Amino acid sequence: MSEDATGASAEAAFDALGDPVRRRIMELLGGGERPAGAVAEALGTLFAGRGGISQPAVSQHLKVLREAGLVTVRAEGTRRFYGVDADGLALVQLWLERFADGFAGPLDALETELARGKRERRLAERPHERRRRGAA
Amino acid sequence: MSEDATGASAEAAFDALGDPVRRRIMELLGGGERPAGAVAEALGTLFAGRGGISQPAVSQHLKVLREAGLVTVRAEGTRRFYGVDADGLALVQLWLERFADGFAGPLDALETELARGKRERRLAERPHERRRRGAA
DNA sequence: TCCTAATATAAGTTGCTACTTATATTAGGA
DNA sequence: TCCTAATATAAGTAGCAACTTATATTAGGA
Repeated sequence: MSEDATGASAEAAFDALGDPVRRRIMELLGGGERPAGAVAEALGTLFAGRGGISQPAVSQHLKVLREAGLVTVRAEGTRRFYGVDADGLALVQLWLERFADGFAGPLDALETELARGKRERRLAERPHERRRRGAA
Repeated sequence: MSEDATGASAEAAFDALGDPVRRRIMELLGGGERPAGAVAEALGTLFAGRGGISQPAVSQHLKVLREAGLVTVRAEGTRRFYGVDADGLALVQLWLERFADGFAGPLDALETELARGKRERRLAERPHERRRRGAA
């Protein structure tokens, strides 16, 4: 399957981008890296009309985007800076390009290439992972 | 508002593409125009594992795709031929291109990854090179 | 060491949406 | 005209996913 350990795939990316709140998050991060708290605050005002949005809700959205490979995280002190992950967006772009001309069929091989590169990178530098007691 | 009379917008397009069944429909139609019945039949077998899918269900999905501007319809007798609407896909492309500013765009990222993957593989195939495999 | 700030997770609720079956519509053939 | 084929719509249901509040985790400062 064209998927790496993060679960990144065109499927996951489209599923994640299917939610309007998450699209707003992506647009925010498109303006540059931001700590989770800033994202939550921005969305709070942005969606003030619809009753606002809580910090946990935003945290959960960020998790979905993370697992879809659409954003990156960088820990700095107690803050976590989120940014756009071009790799995830590339998977979407790739899916769209299949419609450009004759439609060549599944491009699983290419998606595998993306996943591979990402895996290698993760092994090199792992961004501060939260661990639960007794977790291996 | 960047919206035409059909209600087409990047928002509607992403919402529509957020569903895996609809993505399969798009991929099918990418192979060329098909009457609704053929789409329903193809999906029936494709999702046979998950209990199949009914004709009304497919008809409803086609409606969503239509309203999102992602497919076109052409009536011929009692049949309705559905095809990919490039305009709807263009709206998605457009949204993605907003992220191309500042850092390397999706396409550049992809090409970088492809190059990297090939390099990694070359190294892996060298008999004397020791590489750790699949630590995940 | 205790307190606070920043974020993530747990657990439970609810509304939306993708489904179902049943029926309406429409075109063409006998 | 009546019948059938192809598709769309109606109406109702069930499951999931996006929310909520409450709490846990972790880093850093006083």
